[in-house]
Amino acid sequence: MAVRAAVAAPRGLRRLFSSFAFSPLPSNAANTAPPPAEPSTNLFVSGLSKRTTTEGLRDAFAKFGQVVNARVVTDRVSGYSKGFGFVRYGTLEEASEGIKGMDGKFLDGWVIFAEYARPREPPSENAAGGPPYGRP
DNA sequence: ACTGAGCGC
Repeated sequence: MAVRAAVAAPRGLRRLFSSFAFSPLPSNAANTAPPPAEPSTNLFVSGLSKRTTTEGLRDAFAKFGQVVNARVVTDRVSGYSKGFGFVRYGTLEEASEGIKGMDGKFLDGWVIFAEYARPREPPSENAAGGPPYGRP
């Protein structure tokens, strides 16, 4: 249950463990991979249930702000949910409230984790709207 | 088959 969710917890729980003031590395450990991303209107939500859909995700986050766009990532071939998704608010304030309101909360029986999403992979000139069919 | 770390077509 909660133990299983704690195992599935990504970097979101690292700030919780920071209460122990553990210092396994010198003070230069903040140069390799910063846990949180830059504040943006895009939210990365992990720990979702397999049964959680885009509507459920939007409805859950709509309580803390107007959700402009929401999407549960599903596998392209199988069509099943991958267990995480993205939520985009209109403003940074709503995004902050969405994180503080939904991070560590329950959704469909699973503890979810909300944080700022990283910028997606840059678009390619080839991928102009579809798969590269007939590319030499 | 969907099993549980993670970043979207």
